[in-house]
Amino acid sequence: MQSRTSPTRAGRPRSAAADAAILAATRAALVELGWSKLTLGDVATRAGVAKTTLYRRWAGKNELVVDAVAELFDELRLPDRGSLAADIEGVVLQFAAILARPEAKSGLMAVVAESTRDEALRERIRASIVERQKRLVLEGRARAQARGELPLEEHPEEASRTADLIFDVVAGAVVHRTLFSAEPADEEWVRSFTRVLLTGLSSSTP
Amino acid sequence: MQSRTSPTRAGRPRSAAADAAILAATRAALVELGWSKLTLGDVATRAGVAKTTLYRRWAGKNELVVDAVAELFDELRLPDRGSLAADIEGVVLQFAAILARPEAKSGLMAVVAESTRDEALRERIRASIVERQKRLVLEGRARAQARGELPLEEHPEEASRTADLIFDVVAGAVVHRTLFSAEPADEEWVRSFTRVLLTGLSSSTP
DNA sequence: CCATTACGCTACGGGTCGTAGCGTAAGCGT
DNA sequence: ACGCTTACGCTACGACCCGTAGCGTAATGG
Repeated sequence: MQSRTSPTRAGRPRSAAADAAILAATRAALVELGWSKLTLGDVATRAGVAKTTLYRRWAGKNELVVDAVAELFDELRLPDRGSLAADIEGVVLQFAAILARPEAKSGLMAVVAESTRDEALRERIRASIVERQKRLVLEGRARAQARGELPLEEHPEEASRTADLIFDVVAGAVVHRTLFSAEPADEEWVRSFTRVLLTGLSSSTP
Repeated sequence: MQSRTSPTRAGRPRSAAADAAILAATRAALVELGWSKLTLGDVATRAGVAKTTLYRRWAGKNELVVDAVAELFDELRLPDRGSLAADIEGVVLQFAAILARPEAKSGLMAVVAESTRDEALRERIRASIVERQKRLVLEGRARAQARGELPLEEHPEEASRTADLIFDVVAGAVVHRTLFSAEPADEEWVRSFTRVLLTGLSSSTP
């Protein structure tokens, strides 16, 4: 008596190759058409599957694009460059490089916009993108604390809040720079940003 | 021989009341329907004008929503609370309050997403929202320098770059907190954020 | 009063949506 | 090997929205 979501169900299994083809086709369509002109019929054609197959796996455009974009951010790695400042610069540059890609820009912003009116979608984004990359902050902090570059927190609850804050500041700054100000988050900018993040505005000299 | 965009042209003038009604109707529709389900026909009905009138003034949904949302951010004021930290907290809380409104969330993010594939739209956003509110950073910095809380910059070019950076950090953090992390930018969060912004991560104790 | 521009209204072809229905393909258990 | 079950491809469909054309009417300025 296996539940209906049992690991091995009866019947023909879903094609894993189709999943990959659909997500890749979605990203390609995002590059060429952008969010608003992207149609599920077009994605299905690009992926070589029927439109109905697509609807059997995803509830709609929103969910599909979340999954397609989430894969992009899994490339992120925290490099060990010897100092907290250098580590931050490294990971921020990677994040900026991903956000510079057109499929990431248009896709991510659009689904976030939709998520403001769709609780389930918001949770999907949080789980598969935001929360998933928060690991980088935790890793970086632990490494810096081991080096003695950051003070050790005694209260784990406050440590968690601080990590969330850092994530919002770092990711938010890159997003705003790239999309709102529409200027590249290049090495020079990242250096300036890292300096402000570590030493604050009140610090005197460059 | 007046140019065709002369201050007083011949013929019936456009109704200013219609403009206001349309923008208000757009915001109301954003609240009730969100971006994706918002239709121009519906906005026209709400505003009590014909759909064709709407198309005579705006090229499409994108431009309309930019103008409707831009008005929201004109409420922002920089309060004089006596210290840089308090000034920042005050303006960030105002910004957070605006971003908490559903019409701001869904509208702003959606047009930013579209702007990644539309140069003219990007410029419209930059001019009527981003660049327009950068005044707050310049005002705050000048005030803080007068108080001696911030060092005076000698090179105006670098001062400009720093102002842009601050704007990206502040606005980006609030946007990310509100929309990506989907948690409120309340007073406690704003205090923590301001402390990090002013003193940096390396500073020891709260 | 006349030229000019804005407005309201109706109607239209074109496109996308999301689903239903059906025949076929691919694994699983006996 | 055979049936059971589920996935897939294909077609067709009503519903909806888009953006525009056309026309008669309303409101200004000279």
